[in-house]
Parts: sequence; structure tokens; C-alpha cells
Amino acid sequence: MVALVPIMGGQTCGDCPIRHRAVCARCDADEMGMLEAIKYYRSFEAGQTLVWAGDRMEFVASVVTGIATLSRTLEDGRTQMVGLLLPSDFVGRPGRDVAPFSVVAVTDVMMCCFRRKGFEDMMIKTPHIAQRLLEMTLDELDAAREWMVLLGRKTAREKLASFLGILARRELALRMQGARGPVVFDLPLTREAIADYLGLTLETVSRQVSALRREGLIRLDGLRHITVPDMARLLLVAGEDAMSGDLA
Amino acid sequence: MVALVPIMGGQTCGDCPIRHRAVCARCDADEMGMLEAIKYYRSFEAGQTLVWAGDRMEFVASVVTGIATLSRTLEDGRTQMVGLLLPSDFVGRPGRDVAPFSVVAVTDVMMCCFRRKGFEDMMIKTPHIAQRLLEMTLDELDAAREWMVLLGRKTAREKLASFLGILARRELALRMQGARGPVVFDLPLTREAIADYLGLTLETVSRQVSALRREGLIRLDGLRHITVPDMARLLLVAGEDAMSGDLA
DNA sequence: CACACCGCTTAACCTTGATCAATTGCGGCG
DNA sequence: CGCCGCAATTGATCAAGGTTAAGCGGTGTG
Repeated sequence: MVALVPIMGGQTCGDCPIRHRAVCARCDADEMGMLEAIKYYRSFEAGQTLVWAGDRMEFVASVVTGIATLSRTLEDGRTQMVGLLLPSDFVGRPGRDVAPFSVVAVTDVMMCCFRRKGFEDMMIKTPHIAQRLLEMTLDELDAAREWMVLLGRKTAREKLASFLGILARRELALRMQGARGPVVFDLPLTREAIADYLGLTLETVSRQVSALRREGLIRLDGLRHITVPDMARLLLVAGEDAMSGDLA
Repeated sequence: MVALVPIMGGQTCGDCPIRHRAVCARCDADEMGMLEAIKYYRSFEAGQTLVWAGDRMEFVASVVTGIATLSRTLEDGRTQMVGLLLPSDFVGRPGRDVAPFSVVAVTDVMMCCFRRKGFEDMMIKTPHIAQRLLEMTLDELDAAREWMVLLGRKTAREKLASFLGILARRELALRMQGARGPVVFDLPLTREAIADYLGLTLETVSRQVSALRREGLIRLDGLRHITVPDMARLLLVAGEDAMSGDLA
């Protein structure tokens, strides 16, 4: 317990696992110093809702560790996830004080936070932050539009294959190796969360996972551990033209 | 014919109808001068595809007049529109040379273009452009995510009502007046294009339009001219909580 | 003027995926 | 060890929306 305090409170940006990918990635030493002065860490437990859609947002933040979801729920309970927040992803928006979507922790999550006002001031002074944020936002926008194609036009089967394909490709990217051979990874989400992401019900997700397994497109050990023996075949089922890049 | 050349070629930014909303909105006189030096206009006919998904994009541009769509088509012909491009909207992305989506002119379209390289240089020199582009991109991202909720979770009826609601709200915003009384506007898209936008078939669009008309939620004169007698009632059917802001 | 074409509407039929309702499997815990 | 509870699976049923095809009305054209 006591040991944790210095680790969390005293963590410096130099050691930060997302230093080279987050919104601060382009900052020089001076700029990092200024950010470091106003940052603070917060952690959240799995299942906790960090932000409710419609709430005032007093801070912006980067996800340091853990996974969260960005979603909207209609009055009658239908929920659509609009994004998956992974380490280095940015939450909140300078210049807007009401959150348009809810943020929910899937696993335990640690965030690097800044009061919104302070961050906005920094953005004006240090163009590197705005530059990086623009780049990240443009990527997010492309990913969101790619996801619109999936939601609007793909079948349940294609949706599942696309989703698994994206996770598999991210795994490959992390391991920095070619696409040869089987890819192994863990599902970060429950069947229900996957359903909310894909615009399906959890039953349909379950059935399609079983179908893909029966056909040998994936193997699964336990509920979450997935092996993709042949990426090309999976992406074919996903209905992805060769072109489409990395999402989310 | 001859008369058009000086009008189009010589149009100055001072007269530009989108001067205060486009990516250049924040630029001062100096910056405008530099942009003006490298801009050029291009016009396209209704129906023409300006950019094919997967093509190299040598330029970026602002829509000056007319309407275009941003869309992706799967190999088997299923099409999903991922955005509507209206005057002042920005097309293309600094730092990326392959277009992820197709751009198709719905009406005759006039664009204010910049070679990508030149624009990227400008962005580095003039933070006002990057600032404005960031703001516009963040708005687009929110709109795209809002649309994901529609595509993933709304019924055909709600989709139609949402779509009409957005058009009606934009009409109100243009007229700068309160939401009292009936709203009248023209559909910018054919039934097929609406279907591609909403992730439906044109038959379903047609059926739902008829249904909304029968129930008195909308009136229509001819095929495109729409009257919404009661915005509140329409938005209720759209399943929008009071909160959700302006899209597209 | 007739004809063809286009955009739209309508209706009959069919498929997909949601809903409802059990049932299974697994991990935690008394 | 056996019970509890959650997540996932599975099957039966049903509704929403897609598919196919026919027809209508306006507009442009030979």
C-alpha cells in the first residue's frame, strides 16, 4: 500500500509508458516540464463510469494503462459504443465543457489528467501539443468513419471478423513483426461490450464467434483467448478490401 | 462563357462566401495573402466522382458551393456514406496521401483547392490554420460518433426522423431564428443517397417517408420539398435526448 | 405526340438478427 | 465439497427491414 504512493505520485514523464504516442509525444524538454507541473494521475476501477454523457468535463486526460470505452445510451437502454480507449488515447476536448459520450473503465484504468483550462492555455503556447492532437484526431476521425461502414453495411458475421481482424492487426503491430503465422491475443471486452461495439446483441455475437470457430477461422481457449491461424482468410470474411488501414 | 473566366479565376478571398467558416476562418490579412497566392478553384458537375477511395490525393480543398458526399463502397456494391460535405467543409488530410473515402458531387460543386505540399508548409508557418482545422476536425469527430449511434442502434423510423431533424435544424440555424413554427426545406439527396447515408435500402427510406407523412410528422410537396410542422414531435420520434447537438 | 427513362412508391415475400427462455460452464467462496 | 452467480451458449419464435418486381408520374427526346 505505502509502496504504491511514491510510484504513482512520483512517476515522471521520462518513465511514462505512453511518452512517445500520447498527446505530448512531440513536446521538447521545456514543454514537458510545463506539462509535468500541471499533470496529476487518477486511477479508476474496472466497471466504473469515469464520465457520464452530458456531464461537465473539467479535465482532459490521456489513458496511461488499462482500457475504457466511449459510448452513448439511448433512453430505452440501447447502447452504442463509439470508441475504444487504449493506452495513449486522449479523452475530452479542449474548448467544449459538456461530454458528448460516457467513458467507462473496462479494466482498472490509470489516467494522466490536466485541468481543462490549464491545458487550453498550454495548447496556445505550445504548438507541438496542438499539432499532435490534430494528428490523433484525424486518425480517430478516419477510424470512426471506417466503423460507420461496418455499422451501416456489414453483416453480423463480417462485423465479428472485422473486429477480430482489427485486434489481431493491433497485436501484430505491437509485436513489430510480419503477418506470417498464427496471431494470438486476448479479447479485451465481454460479449456484451463487443455487441455494443458492433451494433449487435450479445447472443448474435456469441453465435457468430461459435460459427467462426466451427469453420476454423479462429480457435479459442477459454472465453477470451483467441488464435487466428490465417489472417488473410479472416480479413476476406471481414469484407475488407486490401486497402483499409488500421482502425481504433 | 467568356464572362465566367474573370469571375471564377479572379474571385478574391474577401468576397468568399465561406470566408468566416472554412479552414481559413481564423487567418489574418497576411496569412490570407499567402493562401490566396497558392489557391486555385476547380468546379465539378453533379454526379461526378471527385476522388476515388484508394486514390492518391494531391490536393486538399474547401467546398465553396454545392454539396458532395463522402462514402465507401464494398466490393459487392454495398455503399455507406460517411459524411455530407457542405459549403465550408474541408476535404483531404494534410500528411496522408491516399484518400480513404470517395468524394462524389451531388450538385454542381465549386472547390477552393491547395496542392497538398504547399498547404502542409503553410500549416507549419501559420498556427491559425492548424487551430481552425483542429476545431473543425473535433466537430466532425463528434458528428461521426453521433452518426455511429444512429447506424448501430436506431430503427429505420428513428433514422429517418433523425436525418430530417438534422436538416431542419440546419435550416433553422441558417435563418438564425428560434424553433417556433413550421420549418421548410428541400432534401439535398435522392432516396438512394439517403439510404446510403442511413444504412438502409431506398425502399425502406421510401416507406418510412410515407409513414411519417401519413402520421403528419412531415408534409411533402413534390418529392423533395419538406415541411416539418412540429420540430419537437419529430425529434421525439428520432429518439434524441434533449442534449445532442448539431451534426454534420 | 409517343416513347423511354428516371426517381419514386407500393406490395408480396423472404432473410437476418433480436427477443425470450433455458441450459451449460467456470471461478469464487462459505 | 458443493453452492452460488455471472458469462456464455443454444434454440424457438418473431419482427424489422431487405429483396424482388410491378407500376406510376413527370420530364426530356426522337
